[in-house]
Order: sequence, then structure tokens, then C-alpha cells
Amino acid sequence: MKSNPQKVFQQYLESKGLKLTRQRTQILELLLEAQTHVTPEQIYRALGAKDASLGRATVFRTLHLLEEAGFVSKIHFPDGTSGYEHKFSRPHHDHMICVDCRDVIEFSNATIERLQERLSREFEFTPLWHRHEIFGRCKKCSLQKTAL
Amino acid sequence: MKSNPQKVFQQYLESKGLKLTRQRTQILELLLEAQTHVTPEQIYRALGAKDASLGRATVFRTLHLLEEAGFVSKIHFPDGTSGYEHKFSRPHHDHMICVDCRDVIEFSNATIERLQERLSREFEFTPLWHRHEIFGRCKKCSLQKTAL
DNA sequence: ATCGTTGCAAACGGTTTGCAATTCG
DNA sequence: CGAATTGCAAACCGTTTGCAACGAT
Repeated sequence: MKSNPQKVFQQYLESKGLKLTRQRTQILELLLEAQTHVTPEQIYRALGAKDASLGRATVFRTLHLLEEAGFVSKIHFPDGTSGYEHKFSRPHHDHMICVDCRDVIEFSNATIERLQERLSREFEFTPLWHRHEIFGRCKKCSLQKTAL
Repeated sequence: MKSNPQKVFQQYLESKGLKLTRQRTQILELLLEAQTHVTPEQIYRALGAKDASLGRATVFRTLHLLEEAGFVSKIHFPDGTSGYEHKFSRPHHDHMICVDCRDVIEFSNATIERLQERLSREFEFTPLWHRHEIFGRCKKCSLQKTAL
């Protein structure tokens, strides 16, 4: 992706005849600062707290917008809820998710990516994106578990 | 997994002090017959139709039970809803999901599986299960799309 | 001024829970 | 018989939507 995220976002909006509002700027800013995954509710609380009003609906609407624009990606937690992370200058990666503490470890593996491409071709499937999530326990939690 | 699913289920229930009821039998039966993924709602409708009453709640409760027992696995559709498939004598596999027609293609690749194990070890992560879903368009739908 | 955007609150859809009636073992 | 299970309807919770007020260009 390009250098200045806010700039890129603005250009994107412009090209679609959409407007850059305070809320949109703030939400993207928060996403950029938080280097981990953030839930819609966290965004709502964080921004509603510091600054003036921000509706939950706006959070979801903006997140959709950003996702569609390809600026953020969504991850699904085991309980069905979701989190978002920005994609500016972050290479593609997948996740290991701790079922106990919800901690997320990022990983990426070129061989796996390549195999996916090949498999898709085999099935004459046109891949758009994928989700590769390994659920289990992080080091800390698995130690805690065996200690019991 | 073992030979007779219903038997295995019964044994599982017994070992936990639980009971084998008409509803539980029917739901497992339906899952075994349907070789694809089935949604809770589909189960509710199919069984509520042919036989007498069956509550939605029971469907969910039974599905949880079966999942916890390791007899079925859940898959998440792009829209957030879920489907279930039984695991009796079906080898592990992952999914390619068509974003247009929701069709599901199953795939499995030993190399990918092995790499996952290795990566987990690297991060001192104890894997329990994983979800590897490739979203895109199946042959049919991608042809339709380019035809426009 | 003009459209897009916002906040609110009500609607939604899938999933869950409390409870009295029922069923399995 | 007694504990587990069921169906029902209400509760839930994350997400979406309709709408009148608001704000960016």
C-alpha cells in the first residue's frame, strides 16, 4: 500500500464521490495506531470516550467502507465476533488464536501461500482472499493449563 | 472415528451420564445422510417437517453437544452464519467457498498440514484445530462473472 | 445549497436461556 | 422415580436500517 494512509483514504473517498468526515478520520487513525486487532465495540468506546458523540452504526459503516476499499481486513473470533486490522504497509499474514486469552499470533508462510494457489487452480477456483486460522493455546496459557 | 456413529454417540452420552433422545438421534442421522454442510435452520425445518415438534433450541443444543464430542465440525460462511458437517469416517479437510453461490469445495493437503504443525511449534503454540478457508469463485460463477 | 453522513433507536437474525412439562433409563 | 431433556417464548448481542438533523464541498 502507499505512504500516507489518511491521504490514500481521502483519495479513495474522493474518487467515489464520498466525503472525509471527522469520524472516518478518527476511526482510521485509531486502527493505524492500534497495531493489533480491534473490535467495533472497542472503537466505539475508545472514540466515544475521548471525543464527542460517535454512533455504533457509524463504526460499522466505516469499517465496511474500509474493508471494501481494501484498507482493513476482518478476522473472526471463535465466538463469532470480529476484529479488524489495517493493511497499510503490513504484509499479508494469517493467525494463530489462543482459545483462552484470545491473543493473536501472526504468521505467514510462502510455501502455504503457493500451495493454496496451486490447489485453487486444480479445482478451477478463482481465489479472492483466504482465512487461515489456527486455534489452540499460546505458550503462557498452555503452561497454565498443564499446571492445574 | 469408529464404525457405527449412532452407537458411538450413545456410548459417549452414556459415559457422560447423558441421555439418547429421539431428537438427538434424528439430528445425528440427518447430519450423517447429508454429506454436505447443513445449517441449524435447515435441520430445524427438515425434521420439524417430517416428524413432530422439534425446537430450534434443541437443534443448537445438540449441535454443541456433537461439536464438543468431536463428532461434527462447524464452518463459518462469509456472512457470519454457520454450517455443520459430521466427521465420522471423513478425513480432515479444508474448504474453498464460493462467494456467489456458497458452494463448498473440500480440499486437503498434507504439506500444508505439516507446515502448520511446524509453525505452531516455532511459536510454542499448542494447536487444537484450525480453519483454512479460501474464498473466491467456483468455476461456474467465475465464468458467469466474466460473461457480463 | 446539495448530497452524503451522522446518531438515534428500532428492527433484525442467529443463538441462548429460564422454566414448566416431558421423557429416558 | 429422578435427573436430564425438551419446547416455548423471551432475552441476548452483534450488526443493520430508516429517518430526521447535520456537515462537507
